[in-house]
Amino acid sequence: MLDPNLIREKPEFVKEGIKNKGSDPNLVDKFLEIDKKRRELIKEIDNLRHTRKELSESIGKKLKQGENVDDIRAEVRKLGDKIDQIEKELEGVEKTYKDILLSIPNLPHPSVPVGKDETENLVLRKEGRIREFSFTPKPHWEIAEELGLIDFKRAVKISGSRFYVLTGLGAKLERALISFMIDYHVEHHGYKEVFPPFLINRDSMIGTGQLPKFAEDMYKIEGEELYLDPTAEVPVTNLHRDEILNEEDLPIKYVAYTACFRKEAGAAGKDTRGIIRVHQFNKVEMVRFTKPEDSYKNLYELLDNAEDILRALELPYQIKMMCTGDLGFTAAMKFDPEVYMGAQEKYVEISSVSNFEDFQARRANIRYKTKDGDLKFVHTLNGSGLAVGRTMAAILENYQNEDGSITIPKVLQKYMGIDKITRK
RNA sequence: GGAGAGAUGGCCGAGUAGGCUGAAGGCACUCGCCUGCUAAGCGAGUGAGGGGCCUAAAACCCCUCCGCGGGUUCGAAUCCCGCUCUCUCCGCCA
Repeated sequence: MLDPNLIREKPEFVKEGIKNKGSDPNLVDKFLEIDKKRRELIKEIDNLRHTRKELSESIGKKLKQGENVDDIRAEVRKLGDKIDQIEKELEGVEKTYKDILLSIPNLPHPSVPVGKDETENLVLRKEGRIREFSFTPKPHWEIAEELGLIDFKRAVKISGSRFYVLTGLGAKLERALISFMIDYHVEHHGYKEVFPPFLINRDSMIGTGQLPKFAEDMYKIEGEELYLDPTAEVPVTNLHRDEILNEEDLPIKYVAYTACFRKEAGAAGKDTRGIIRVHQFNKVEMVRFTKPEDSYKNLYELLDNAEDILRALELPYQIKMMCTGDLGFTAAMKFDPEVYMGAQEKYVEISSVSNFEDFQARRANIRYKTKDGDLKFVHTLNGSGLAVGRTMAAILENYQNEDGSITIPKVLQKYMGIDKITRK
C-alpha cells in the first residue's frame, strides 16, 4: 500500500512509477476522485455527529431539571436518520477507496532500470566456475531416477502432475539441504530460526500483498478462510502484523523453512520435466524488518547471505537485477540469483531477494517507535536462501560423474554422512 | 466435539439500575527535583486512527476507537443478538 498522502501530493510521480511497472496509471485518478468524495463525506458526518452529541447531552441535563425534552428528542432522532444515511454512503466509498489503494503496486526505486518485462532484466555478474564435462551430462530428472532419488510416476498416482516423491538418499539430501541452509544463516548471519504454520488466514495474505490481487495463484482450504502457504515470506512477515517494534531491536532477522504451495496457473507447458516448476516445494527464507534508512544496506546483506549458500555449495550462478516491469506487485527493488544447471546449460532462478520498503508494512501495519517517540512504518525485506528443490537439481546436474554417481558437496557431507551417491 | 469463564490503553487492572470515562488505580517509560553512588522519594508528562485548519510542521478544533459485527436508545465500555479468539474442565487424538 502506498502512502495516500504521496498519491495526493505527487500524482504524476506516482503515475510514472506505476506505468513503469506495467500497471494502469489511471488508478491514480480513480483514487484521487474517490479520495475527495471520501473526505467530503467524513467532514459532513463529523459535523452532524458533533451536533447530535451536544443535543444529546443537553437532553440529559434537561431531564435532570425535569424539563420537557420531546421536541429535542424528535429533532435528534431526525439527525440520527440523516447520519445513518450518509454513513451508508460512506461505507461504499470506503470500500472502493480501500480496494483501489490495495490494488496499486509498489513504486520502483528510482535506480531500478526501466524495462517492460523479464527480457530487459540486467545480468549484473556471473560467479563461480562452470564445469567442463568430459562426457555428456544428464539432466537432473534422469540422474535422479537412475539413482532412485526421485519417483515421478508414483507422485502422479498419489497427487498429480507437477508433484514428485523423494525417496531414499534423495529424501535425505533434501533434509540435509534444509538443515544446512538454516544452520548456516543462524550461525554465520545472525538470523533467528522460525517454524511457522503452513495454513494462513486472509488478513496475513493481504498484509504481504498476495491478496486480493493474486488469489488464483494460491490453494485455498475449502469452506475456510485459510490458504496454503505460498512462501515463508507470508507467515514470517506477518509475525509482527499490527505490532509496534522497538527501534533498538531493528533490524530483526528471521530464517524459516516452509513447504511452499503454488498453483502455477498460466505456466502450462513450462518446465514440465524435473523438479523445477512444481506445486509443492521446500524453501528456506530469510526475512528482515529494518529502519527505513537502513533498508538498502540490508538488501545487499540479504543478497550476500543468499550468495553465501551458493558459494558454500560451490555452485556457479549469476545475479540478475530485475527491471521495473519484472519487479512484481510488491517490490521496490529485486535481485534474482540464478544457479547454473550443468546439463541443461542454462541459468535457473534459485532465489529472489527483495526490498518492499514500507509497502507491506503499511498493509500489515508494522511500525516501530523511534527514540523521539514517533511511530514510523518499518521496511520489510526478504530473500530465499535458497529454494531447496532447485538446489538439489543443480547439485545433481553439476556434481554428476561419468559413472552415474553424484559427489556430495563438501559442506553437505557431514549432514549426509557420505561423500558420494552411487548406483546400487 | 461438549460444558463453563473471559476479552478494557505498552502491561496489570477498576468501571454495568446507559449520560463530560479515552476511560480510576498500579506498573513501565520520559523530563525535572532530591540524594556520596545505587535504591527509595517528590513533581510533571505519556494511546491510536481519521478529518479540518495550514505553503508545511507544531499548536489548535472536531469525529471515531473499551475483541469484531449488528440491534435497542435522544445517548452504549455499560442493555440485547450473532461471530471470533483466549482460558478451565470433559471427550478424542499425532
